[in-house]
Amino acid sequence: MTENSVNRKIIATTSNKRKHEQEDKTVNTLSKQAKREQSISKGNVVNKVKTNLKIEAKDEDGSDSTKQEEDDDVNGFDEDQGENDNTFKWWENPEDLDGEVKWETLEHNGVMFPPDYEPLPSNIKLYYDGKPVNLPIEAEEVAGFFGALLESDHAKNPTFQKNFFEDFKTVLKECGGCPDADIVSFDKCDFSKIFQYYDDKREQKKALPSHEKKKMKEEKEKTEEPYKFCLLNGRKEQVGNFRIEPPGLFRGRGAHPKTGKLKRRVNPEDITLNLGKEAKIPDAPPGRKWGEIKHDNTVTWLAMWKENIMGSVKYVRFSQNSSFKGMSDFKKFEKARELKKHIDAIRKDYRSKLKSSLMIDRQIATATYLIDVFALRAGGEKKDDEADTVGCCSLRFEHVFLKPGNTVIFDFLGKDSIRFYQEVHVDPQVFKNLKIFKKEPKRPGDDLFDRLDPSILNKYFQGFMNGLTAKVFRTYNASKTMQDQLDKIPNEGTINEKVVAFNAANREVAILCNHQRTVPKAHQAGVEKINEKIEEMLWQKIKLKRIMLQMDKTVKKKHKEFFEEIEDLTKEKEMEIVERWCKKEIDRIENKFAKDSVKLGYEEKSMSKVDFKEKLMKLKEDHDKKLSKAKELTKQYKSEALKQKYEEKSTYTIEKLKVQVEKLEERIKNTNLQLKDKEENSQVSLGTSKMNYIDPRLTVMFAKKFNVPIEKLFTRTLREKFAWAIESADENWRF
DNA sequence: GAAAAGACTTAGGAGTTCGACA
DNA sequence: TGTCGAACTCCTAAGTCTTTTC
Repeated sequence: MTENSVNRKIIATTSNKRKHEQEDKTVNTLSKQAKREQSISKGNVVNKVKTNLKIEAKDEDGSDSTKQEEDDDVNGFDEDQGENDNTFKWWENPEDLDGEVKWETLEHNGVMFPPDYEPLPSNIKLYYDGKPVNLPIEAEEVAGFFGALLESDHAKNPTFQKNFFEDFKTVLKECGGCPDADIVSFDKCDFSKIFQYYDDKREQKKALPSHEKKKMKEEKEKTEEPYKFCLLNGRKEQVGNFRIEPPGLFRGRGAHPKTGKLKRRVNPEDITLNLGKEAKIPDAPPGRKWGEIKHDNTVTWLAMWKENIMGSVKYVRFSQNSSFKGMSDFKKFEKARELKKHIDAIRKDYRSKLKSSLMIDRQIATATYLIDVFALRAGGEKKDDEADTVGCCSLRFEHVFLKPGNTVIFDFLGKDSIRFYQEVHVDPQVFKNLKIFKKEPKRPGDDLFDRLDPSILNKYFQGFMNGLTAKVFRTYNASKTMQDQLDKIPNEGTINEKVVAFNAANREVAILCNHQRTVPKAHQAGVEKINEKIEEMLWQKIKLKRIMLQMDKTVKKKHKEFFEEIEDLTKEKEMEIVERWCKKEIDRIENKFAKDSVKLGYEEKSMSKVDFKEKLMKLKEDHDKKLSKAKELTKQYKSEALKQKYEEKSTYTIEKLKVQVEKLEERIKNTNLQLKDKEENSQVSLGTSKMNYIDPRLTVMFAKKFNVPIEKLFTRTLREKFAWAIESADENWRF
């Protein structure tokens, strides 16, 4: 029996017992808040389907089953799937995972189209050569796409500008040209009025009162509801991207040659729907029709269209928490676990082949080493109209530098044009091989692995294990690294400390997989701000201790260590902190006043003049009061710092002050932890590995074993995506 | 057998919401 | 209670791998 089937059997035989135990376990792992979320989300699903998914399913005898469906919902939904629980627990019967046919019946309401273009007000125009011009509406829309992005990095990219302008001119030509000017030069176009218009709109939306925002959100949800769910084999499932992508400018990453090109509007005629043969075909928007209707039950998409930039196909699929995605994840991680049994043999084989007399074998062995040790991607061939990025098989001469001492520097752009830069020590034979692969007549621009492509490599892998491909190595090594890191964590400390330790393990995996993010623009400023905050908290703490001594000098003798740090804060440093604190406080008050004034300005039209005047007066009064209070405090703190004598409030007691000091100490500790996390995570993105590479059962195991609520480790979305793991792994589970 | 098409996963950034803190 | 930054979700580009076509 394979480990895989053992695992399945364990899941199946324990599932009933687990049903009864689940509630107790849930108490341990889910907080009240998370449970509330769960029940709300389940309730919503039932309600939404009851009221909105008005799909008329026909039974085999042709009768209308909609009523029965509704009755089922009312009665608690799908009783065969567990009492009061509408979740389809496919993981309790994971045998039916494979097979050509993916579903028996599939019903859905089609897709949701973006709103039609809303023309600009008549006073907002593109300026050409200094003069406002009237554009045909189709061209105005395209100019608007660019105008809205004017302040972004994209709009400053010459390729983006060039591609946009070419497509803009094409659209102009298609609709008869501009009546006021012959638009031929990008440099003569001034989009600033258009930018200002969209920017104001954004600001106005942001400044809307919260009840307005809530109302808008509710309306949006109402229109989306019919598309959010579908019926798969009679069961409700959530649809993922049911909103058709709106038109806009293509935002290719890195140096993409097509970045900035016009992404055209997708029409119903462009869309192919995939439904069950018996399912009702949803109505196309009035006066329109669908491109094609398919009944292909060997695939899992609900709709597709061809996009005009790269000519590739876009699909509407099931959401991440659907049974399809869950099963697929489960299979992926089981495949990676299967690799455990073969990895020793594979490593032995490729190590021996590193010295093979056949060039192809040497290249296969060396590439496998890089994929296994440095978690490189396979690296398929790219076309000229794509960004120049590489993976293992497509590495070129210039991406690999060899240094004495078997040291190799890899420097290339990987997926999404993310730089992979690593200086590493490699196996001496790998070093020799790389030297051979770079030997003359090869020169920059030439492939390092000139005999290889991913399909050759994957064929080699499949000789060891069915279904083994290059990407399985990444999943295997990521999850294996996580397991090893988690094994090192001692089961002690606070929940926060355990979470920090978990994140550190997660970070190791993210670094292995080279999951980066651009350092946020405000990162350095943020770090400085936190450091200032820590200084201010230390100042407050020392002040409190000094007050304690003012009140009772004898306490110092009893708690010598406790008071040691009060000497650390010099008069000069204290003055510096006080001045900074006071300046920030005054800035804060002034900023708030400015913001509130703008907000009131937006509301002016909706109130009487008297009301407006009254509100403005009140705002000014509040502001003046706060400002004078802040100025008084400034005076007080400065005088305290100068005299090194602090105001004692009548409510102070030694005990109360001690409690305040302890609270500050706790906050300083937490802020220091936060700073450490911020620094270490500034360039590393933990989410991608957590979502795609780390077997979620490892996280569940950690949560249960270390008594950390699962919602500290998985967001709501991840808890839904990995429901199967939360229910099937216990504290002893191992990858 | 190579290239193209098709179907799926993986990925970072933009936009939105949440929660800590003053 | 309001503000601001962090956390989270959404969006869609960019990969991998399989299947189909020529």
